[in-house]
Amino acid sequence: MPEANLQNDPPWLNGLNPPQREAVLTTEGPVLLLAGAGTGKTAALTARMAQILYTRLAWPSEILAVTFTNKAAREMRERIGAMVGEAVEGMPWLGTFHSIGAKLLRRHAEVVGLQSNFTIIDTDDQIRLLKQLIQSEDLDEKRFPARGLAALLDKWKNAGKSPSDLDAADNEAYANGKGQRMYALYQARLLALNACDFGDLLLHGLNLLKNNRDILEKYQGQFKYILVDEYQDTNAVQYLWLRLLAQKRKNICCVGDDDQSIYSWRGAEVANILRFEKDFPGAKIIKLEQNYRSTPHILAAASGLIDSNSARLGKTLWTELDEGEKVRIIGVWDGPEEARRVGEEIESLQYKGESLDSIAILVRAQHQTREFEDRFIQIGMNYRIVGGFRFYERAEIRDAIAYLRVVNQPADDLAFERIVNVPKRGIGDKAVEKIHIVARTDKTPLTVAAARLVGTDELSGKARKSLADLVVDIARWRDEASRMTPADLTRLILDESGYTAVLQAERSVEASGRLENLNELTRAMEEYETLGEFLEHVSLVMDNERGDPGASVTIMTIHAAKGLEYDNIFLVGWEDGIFPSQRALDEGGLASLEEERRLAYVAITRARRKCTIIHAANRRIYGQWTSSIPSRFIEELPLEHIEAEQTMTGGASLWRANWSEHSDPFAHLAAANQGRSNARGPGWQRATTSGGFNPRPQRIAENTRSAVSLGNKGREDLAVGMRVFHEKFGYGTIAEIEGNKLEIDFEVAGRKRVMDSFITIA
DNA sequence: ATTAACGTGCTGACA
DNA sequence: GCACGTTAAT
Repeated sequence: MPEANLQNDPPWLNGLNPPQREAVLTTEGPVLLLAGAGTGKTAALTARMAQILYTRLAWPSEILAVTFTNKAAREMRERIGAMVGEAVEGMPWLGTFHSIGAKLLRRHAEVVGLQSNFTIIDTDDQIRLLKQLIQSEDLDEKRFPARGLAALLDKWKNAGKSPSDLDAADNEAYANGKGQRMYALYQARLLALNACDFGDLLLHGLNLLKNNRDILEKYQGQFKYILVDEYQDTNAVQYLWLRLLAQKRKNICCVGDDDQSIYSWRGAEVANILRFEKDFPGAKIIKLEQNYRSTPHILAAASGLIDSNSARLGKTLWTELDEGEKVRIIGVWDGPEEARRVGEEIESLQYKGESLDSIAILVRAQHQTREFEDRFIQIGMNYRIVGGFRFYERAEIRDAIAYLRVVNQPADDLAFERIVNVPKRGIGDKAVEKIHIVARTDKTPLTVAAARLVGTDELSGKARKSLADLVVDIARWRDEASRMTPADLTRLILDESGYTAVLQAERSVEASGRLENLNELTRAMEEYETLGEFLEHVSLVMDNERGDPGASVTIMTIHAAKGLEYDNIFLVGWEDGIFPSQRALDEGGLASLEEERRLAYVAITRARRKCTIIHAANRRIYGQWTSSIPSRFIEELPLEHIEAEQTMTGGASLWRANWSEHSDPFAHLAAANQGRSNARGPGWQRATTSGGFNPRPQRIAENTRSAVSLGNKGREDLAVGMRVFHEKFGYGTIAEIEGNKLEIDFEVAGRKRVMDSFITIA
């Protein structure tokens, strides 16, 4: 309990513990707030803003508050709104790094050679642009793929490097020393298009401040208080940017947790946390360690796991909550069984009165969501997938937006290319190439070049006619844009371009879905006053906040779950190669493995009351069945806080084998489970003799005792006692054959249960 | 010019 | 397994 006099406390301090209070009341000078998972970080942050606003230390427009995701920004805005009232409406500088960067850049665009209505291009546009550049430089796109170059550009921009800042190694990193040239060409092209990529929003922003004293001083003066969320995720540009802005007043409060740093792949440097004290001498460091979210078992399991990491700042989280349940570990036979099992678990939670909204399934990689989606559709369970296919990434939406971009910004060649023949109007590659030639020689945007080309006889009848029509249409739409709302304009364009007509003519389910999406787009546009405003929203705020039809289970990546919490969490696919990911294991070394471990830590700490971890013995990877071993992270969980369940269908036996050195900690469970039929679902029942699975699931009676009884014929060429070889486990001797499943004593790996299709005769 | 049939490589996540 | 890009055919 806070010892301060409660009666004199302003309301926003209510319920805060002493360190939280300190974080709120220390408004002056640099503050580093080390806030563990679930320690009431957001509560402290919002209270701090309330403190600043209510005590009139600053006006809303004098506070700079940055977050990484739109979700976090929105949440902060809402919570401050609830606390302070309308004042938030006037917090113009609360947002993501990118949105604030864009805002800054639009105000001073001319300084970096842009116009203030510049387009923000997304990754797709970026790749297309790079492909063009690679072609025009006569490079082999196979050897030097655009994606690779894009990754490099991203890396450089995150590091705060402009083309002239590259060193020899950077330059060599692409196409034998063409790195710098390609970067410079790309930037020049972007300026010509009056466009920016995501990295530019930060890099231009940094250069803007660095190279223009007056501008820098203006903002240094304006931002009396600076607040940074998820500081452990800042990269070099963001760091430099903040440091410049905070240099004058030094009222900067950075909140972070080194254990939750999971974005080093995009240039985040945990080191930024560690050097905070050096950059801001006299910085006050406050630790939030009381966890209000998870039960002791969950917290202890997570803490035990993260203990394996080196180089931590070290926090000791504690909680006053009741003990609760242990973290459950479940092994299943394969992916489909995993999905089935999670479905069953969720149904039983529902039966106990839990809402679907309190349940989340966290995956390592986006593609893992599919299996659950399939299953949930089959059993009719409501679900929502966060991230993944975003509304604004759908083809029809991108088409519509491309039209709007051309109207908004004549130099937007990328958008023009996208719509020039959509819907089909007989302007093919040949014609487009001619437009390009004109554009190149005249050094004009494609729209202008197209207009010029129409006046010549270069194009044959049909192409010429339809291009002429398009040019006239665009001019007219551009003219209308000032008189109409963006929504009406969009409807007009979709209509007059023939886009809707084509979809209506199609009469397929997909086509009507697309029309529906376009309707939704125009509906979403109603709240925007100007076209520019809407396009900004589209490029920066990519979540699709679509009306949710009632309670539903949430499926998302662990990354997307950071900052969120749920009563019931299912962590699936905990197998080496999936999580930790193969990439982390192959590349990156220890640092990369530790990042995966932090990711696992984030995953577990999302759970309030129940946390269930699942691993499967077999999984389909790139369409190939592969057997897998439980994630090493499972072994790292402290035994006293977990409870393992085995099923006869496979996973657990593999899992247990890992403990063969120790006394088997699950022996009692195995004994207790002996009489129980754990032959869960028909996952393995789909096994065929050839070793593959039938693509279509079949309904087979449940509760069948084992695979043998189903007549799964195994390979005929194998027999007990034979010496065999397995990719993962090496050489061994067959101890038992059960249909297509084998028990094998491996020479190194010990006894394992594997499928015969992975075995070759030694 | 558009479509159909093949082959390739991948799947890491945010703005 | 699938999305994507390239080639072959109408």
